[in-house]
Amino acid sequence: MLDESYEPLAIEKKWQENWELSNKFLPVSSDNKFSIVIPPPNVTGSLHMGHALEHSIIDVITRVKRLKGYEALWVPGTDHAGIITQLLVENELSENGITKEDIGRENFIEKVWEWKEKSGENISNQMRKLGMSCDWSRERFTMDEGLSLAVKEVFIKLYEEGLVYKGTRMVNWDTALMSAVSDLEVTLSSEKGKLWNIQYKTDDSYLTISTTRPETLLGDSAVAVNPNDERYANLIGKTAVIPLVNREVPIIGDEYVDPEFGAGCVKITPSHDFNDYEIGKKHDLDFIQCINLDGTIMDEDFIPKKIRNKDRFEARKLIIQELKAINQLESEEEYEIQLPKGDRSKSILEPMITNQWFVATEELAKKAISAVETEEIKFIPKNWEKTYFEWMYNIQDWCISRQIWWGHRIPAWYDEDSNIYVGNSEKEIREKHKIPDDTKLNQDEDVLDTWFSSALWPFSTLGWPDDTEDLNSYYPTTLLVTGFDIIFFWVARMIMMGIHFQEEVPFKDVLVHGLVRDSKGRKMSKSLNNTVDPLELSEKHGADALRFSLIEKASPGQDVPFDEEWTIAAKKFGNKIWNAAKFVHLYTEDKETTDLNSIKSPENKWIISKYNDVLDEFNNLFDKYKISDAYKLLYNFLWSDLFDWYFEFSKNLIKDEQHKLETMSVLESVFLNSIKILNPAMPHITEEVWSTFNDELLISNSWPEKYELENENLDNVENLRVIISQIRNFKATYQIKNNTVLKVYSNNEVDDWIKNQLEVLAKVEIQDEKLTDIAESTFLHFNSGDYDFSILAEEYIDIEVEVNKLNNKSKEIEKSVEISNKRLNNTKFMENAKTELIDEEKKKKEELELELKLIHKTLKELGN
RNA sequence: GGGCGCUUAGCUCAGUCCGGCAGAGCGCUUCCCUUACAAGGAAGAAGUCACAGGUUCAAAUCCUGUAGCGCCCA
Repeated sequence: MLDESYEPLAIEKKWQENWELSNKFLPVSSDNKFSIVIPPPNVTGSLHMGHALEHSIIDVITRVKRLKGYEALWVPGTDHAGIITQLLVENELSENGITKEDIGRENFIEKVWEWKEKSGENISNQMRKLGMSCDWSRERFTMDEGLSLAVKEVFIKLYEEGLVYKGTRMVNWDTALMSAVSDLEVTLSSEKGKLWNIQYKTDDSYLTISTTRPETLLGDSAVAVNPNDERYANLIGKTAVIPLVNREVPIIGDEYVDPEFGAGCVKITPSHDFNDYEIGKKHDLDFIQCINLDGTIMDEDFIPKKIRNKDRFEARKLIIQELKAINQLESEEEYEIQLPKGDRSKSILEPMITNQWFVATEELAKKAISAVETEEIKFIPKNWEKTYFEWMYNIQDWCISRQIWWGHRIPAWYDEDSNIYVGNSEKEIREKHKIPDDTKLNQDEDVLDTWFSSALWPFSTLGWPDDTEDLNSYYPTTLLVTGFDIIFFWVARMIMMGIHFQEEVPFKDVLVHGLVRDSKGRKMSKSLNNTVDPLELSEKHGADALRFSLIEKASPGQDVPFDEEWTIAAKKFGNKIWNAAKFVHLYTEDKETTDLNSIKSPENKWIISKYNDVLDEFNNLFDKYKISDAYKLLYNFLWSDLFDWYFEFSKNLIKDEQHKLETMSVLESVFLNSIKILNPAMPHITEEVWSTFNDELLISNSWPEKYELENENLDNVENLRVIISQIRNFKATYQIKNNTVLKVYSNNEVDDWIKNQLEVLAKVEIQDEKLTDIAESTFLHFNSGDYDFSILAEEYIDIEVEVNKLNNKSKEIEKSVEISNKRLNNTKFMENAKTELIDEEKKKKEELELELKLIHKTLKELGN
């Protein structure tokens, strides 16, 4: 039996342990497969609301598929988050005054692994607390042996195919991390800066160039103007002298220069600016580096001594001072600049020409584009395809090398002549290339971008490069659930790698969810102090409540402005379920099994028919990934149709020996089948409730089927509901005490069941006398469909108020009738509209007119 | 500059693909501790569907444009 009150925490822990220990999250063999991989959270993280949303969506889908008899697999895991994890461990070391260089690469990696063993389980444990039904036995980590093998294999193959190459390019360089970062890991931040106008000497006078980064003039190798700019046309081909370094450089013409920017004349620094880099290559300019990898100015003879070794921003100040001193700073103005910052370090990035590894993406992207074009992969909602295409059509080669220690070390070795050998190990390379032992080989110091390993996730987690059973059974995966913010980072790259290495897409559907925001729609951030901790919420209100509140609110692709009120409301829903279960137990004691296919009473047929409709519609919505709509539908069915209406009906039916048995069966059956549908969203409470009715676990049960029910008209129950509401409304309007029993007359014969329900639920007493027997009185009517009940008006009401009310209502109905008439008299409507629509319109009009007639009759009887 | 999204009840959002009298939850008002549930029940009020045109018998929904807000890419 169930406890008196609903206490989520105790039951949640119990079932989480039970499910996991009894291996309920493992796939159970079936011809229908459903597989999904988790977007791996980073191993240093802790669960935030975005995860809670994403995981709730994944879990509800996985659990539904499991109940529907699919062989359902959800693979969990984390990624190694190269940069963040390295920084984290470095910081721990630095508390003891140790740097990673002090202990060396191998020992440092050892430390990181120690940290991982100690704290890397954080996210997984948090997921368990929210009841996520992942197959923990298949949990993966991107640095695992198997996944590392996959990374190596992919790198080597791509290299052999010429799709991975090493090249000297301009990349985004993080001077704090001392590493390259990918284009995608750059955030442009708009900030207040300055625009300096500096005079460069030409043959006979001075030329004003505008720049936001004066310190880079040390590396200038040209000055550029727009060739169409008449002001400067005559200067092209001449030279200018860079101040402070006194270098004579050409003045070139290039369309790239915006004549509107500053003075319309810019300096070109090919070694420290992306645009200038392109111009430098185009015009064959000198590439002069003036900034070190750590962001300090180089210690070179051509640079004024004062400025050498200074930080780039310190150098900027000095250069401005110097320019002022020699009178070549014309002016400075306020200017809004776009600063590129590293996503991880938040430091200002420096474009830097370095030697890096790249993935050539063009070829890979082509197939990945076509997979989405042909709808082999579908985005939901569909419009995210555009974002995907937009990026894929303009894709750049992907810089995958990182100058850090924690990650997959690049499997490339160099001999003393800088020849590159790529392979699984030094030994293998020596054998393959017949390199003698006395030739020294050094492995590349760099590691691969974390996203490189994440891109392999859908197949590396299933055991590839081994030809495993899992890979054969579960690849391609069915679905990917993820946020739109990583479509570029991750989804696109998985598609490219999946197609290339498995010759099959990694997943068929991509369900894109929005961002969880605060209740005012602002992004959650630590600086705004508006973050919500899902674990805290779950401890306060229960994991079921948190899950349900997120699922209920998340429409595909839409942001979710979260409010704790929702979770509180969802907990109340859990409480309602709890009490409903108690009710069902109370009313179904001594139940005997009945054949549910031969139900007789209309109320029972009605709830079964409603249930069937809800199940159909739920399945329909769910298949379209309208999960939130599906659960809202179930919520309303449970609370309103089942608990409010049917439970009340059933009380009366059970009192009657004739209907008792069938009603007990219907009550229990419909309740338990509804609980099944709710289970994937609120697994714990439904399992607990289920366990008080059944010995077998709900999680291993199966998805409900529709009841067999002859297709018959159940309008009479609906009409009964309308009449009950009308009478309750009447009582409320005239403030007649609820327990006052109204005397009600009917002109027609009333079925016993109607009489019974109406008398109890509306607190009335149906009189044996017929209306016609009581002449000369004023009546009020309650009517719906074929039913027409009346009361003696003067016994209960203020006639004037009622007349007003009826007049207003009559006007409203007249308006509706008018609209109907207009339509039905409109020949074009009659010609164009579907016949069903016309019939519907006619029926509606008839009903309205009948109602109107009754109102007029009542008004007449009331003396108007 | 290019692209995408949003604007519907006091609040948060469905509904728009595929046109047919405007929906939900929360909040609000009134009444009720009636034997599952006051974490509850009953009843109720509440909307120029951002704006302006157009198409149509019929537009929140389709088309064109405008405004405000937000996001992504350069």
